Amino acid sequence: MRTLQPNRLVTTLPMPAPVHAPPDERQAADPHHVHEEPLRLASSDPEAGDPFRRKLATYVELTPGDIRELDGLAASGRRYPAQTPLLHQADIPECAILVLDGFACRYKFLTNGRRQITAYLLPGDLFELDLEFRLPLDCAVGTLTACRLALIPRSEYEDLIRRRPRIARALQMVRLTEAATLREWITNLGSRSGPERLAHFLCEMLLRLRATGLASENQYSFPITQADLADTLGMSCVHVNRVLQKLRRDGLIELSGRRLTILRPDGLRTLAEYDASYLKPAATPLRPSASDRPAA
Amino acid sequence: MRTLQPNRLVTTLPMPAPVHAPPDERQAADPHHVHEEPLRLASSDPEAGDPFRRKLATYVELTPGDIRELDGLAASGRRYPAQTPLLHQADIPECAILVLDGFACRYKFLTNGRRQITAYLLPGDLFELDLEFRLPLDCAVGTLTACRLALIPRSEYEDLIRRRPRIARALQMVRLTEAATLREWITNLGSRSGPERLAHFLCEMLLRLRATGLASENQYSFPITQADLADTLGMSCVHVNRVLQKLRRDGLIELSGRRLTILRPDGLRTLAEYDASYLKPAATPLRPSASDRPAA
DNA sequence: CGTGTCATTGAGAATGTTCAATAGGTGTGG
DNA sequence: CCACACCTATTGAACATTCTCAATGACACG
Repeated sequence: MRTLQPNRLVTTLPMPAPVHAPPDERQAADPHHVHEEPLRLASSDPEAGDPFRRKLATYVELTPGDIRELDGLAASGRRYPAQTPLLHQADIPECAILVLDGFACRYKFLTNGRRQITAYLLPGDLFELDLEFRLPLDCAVGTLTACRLALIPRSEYEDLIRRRPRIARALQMVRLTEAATLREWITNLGSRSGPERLAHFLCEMLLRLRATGLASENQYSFPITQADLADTLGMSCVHVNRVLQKLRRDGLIELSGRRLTILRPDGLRTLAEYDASYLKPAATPLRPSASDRPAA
Repeated sequence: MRTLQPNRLVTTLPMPAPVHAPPDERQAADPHHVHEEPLRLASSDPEAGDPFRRKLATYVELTPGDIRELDGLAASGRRYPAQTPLLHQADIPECAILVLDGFACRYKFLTNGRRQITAYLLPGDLFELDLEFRLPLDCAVGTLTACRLALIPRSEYEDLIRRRPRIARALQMVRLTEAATLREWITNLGSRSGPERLAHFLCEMLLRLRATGLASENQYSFPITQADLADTLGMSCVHVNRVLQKLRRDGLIELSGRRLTILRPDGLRTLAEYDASYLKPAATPLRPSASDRPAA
């Protein structure tokens, strides 16, 4: 039996009401947590303007009109404290969620109290998948750290997709990358030992954060709790702690003050057998053309 | 360290040349294995006509024209022996693969010799995902048992999608279901003990096979090797064996002669905490209408 | 300075792996 | 029909990994 000691979140996350629409109260409700974290992330890199635009631009060549629309989305961000549930399992979401700042995630609870995180939503990531089909969610969505999020109503989102073929195409490729990432996680959880697993996760985070300018060469802000890491990697948080120490002892990483430095990048990659190709599909970008309509 | 004893497949699978186009030689190359297995599966259920059509019909209402097209695809099946690699990791596939009979899978190898299966392709399942974007595959594809497969050239497949909006829509929902299944597997690998994990897998197989008429109420043909199960569930095959025995000892299942019987379905479901909602999205089927074009 | 959260440590127990051997079943060739 | 080869399933025993429980530090906040 694998009845892990219930982590902090087990009691925190499921209790508050889920957020279906932008809850203005939240901003006032829990102000102490909210003000530092996101700013720290954003200010850590001068280029971090709009991570979503940056990310899509790696897949397709965006037109000025596309960019204007994307910037419009990013303008409407709201702040949420850490560990806030946003959508519950089986909800039928009425809006897409764009992460502007901070870390969010998809997760599931089991009745034994265990939680499994199935995906990280980093700045520039969009939660939207089943929107068009109005399917009940197969997992919950919530913040890990304090976040700035843009909630995009369904109609507005669908409209965007219709008007902006390039963006729609980029989002399809994002979906493919996400599916590939899920398979990579399955491999990680099923076939790698504790240290390898953690190393793999840290490598993935580095590359994903770098793609939006939120990580420098070998360093990034890492505000993830060991308990969250445990729920990510399928281990107890005691074991996460020990594995972290092993990586430190081996001189692979340094982790202090919510900041991770990878000291020996290829050492870590080798340990993890990390092959990043699943993250960067050899995109065949569409070139801007006359058929592109101007912004509405 | 998790350097499992290399299963049989480690040496078998990577060696033969990958199959990019229908290899007629295969049919003659290994005839002994090929002739029984698929027939046994097919004949086990009178309604098993075209599992692909059956599956899509659970998502949308198909028109007679749609059905004719789908039946056309299924007609062109070819046989492949068990444990045949079809596509290698990093390949850019030139055809979709429709499973008509037998079990295939997606998998990855690690350099330590371990293999992780990331998805099962059962009769009625289609491998196609990255086709449109011509991305290198993030994992390999191969048969587990002897299979009958239809290889659909890229152009023909894209044509089908264009001409058949209902089919295209159904396939999008299939993709959503597949993504949900990946997340479920992550949860399974990360958060469940051996017996729970296996139980969950067996429950999923039951429902998926039932959806295409290949399982009766609580029984199905189960031609999977314990070594394959090990690569699926992230455990050693010795442990798979012991966990299987435990489920048998607890009177939950009976497994003999490649046939699995679930003796206490709710016992198994409870153990696995199995919630099948990820497999059956509350579809909103399109009704056939005048806008539907007749078959070409 | 008390409270709460997160990180760290120790020690015993459970789960899962490895290695190695044995058993069962099936098809092949004589 | 039997002996053999091969593949799969099963078993035992030693070992490794990981978990649980419980206690202790470290640090931030009011």
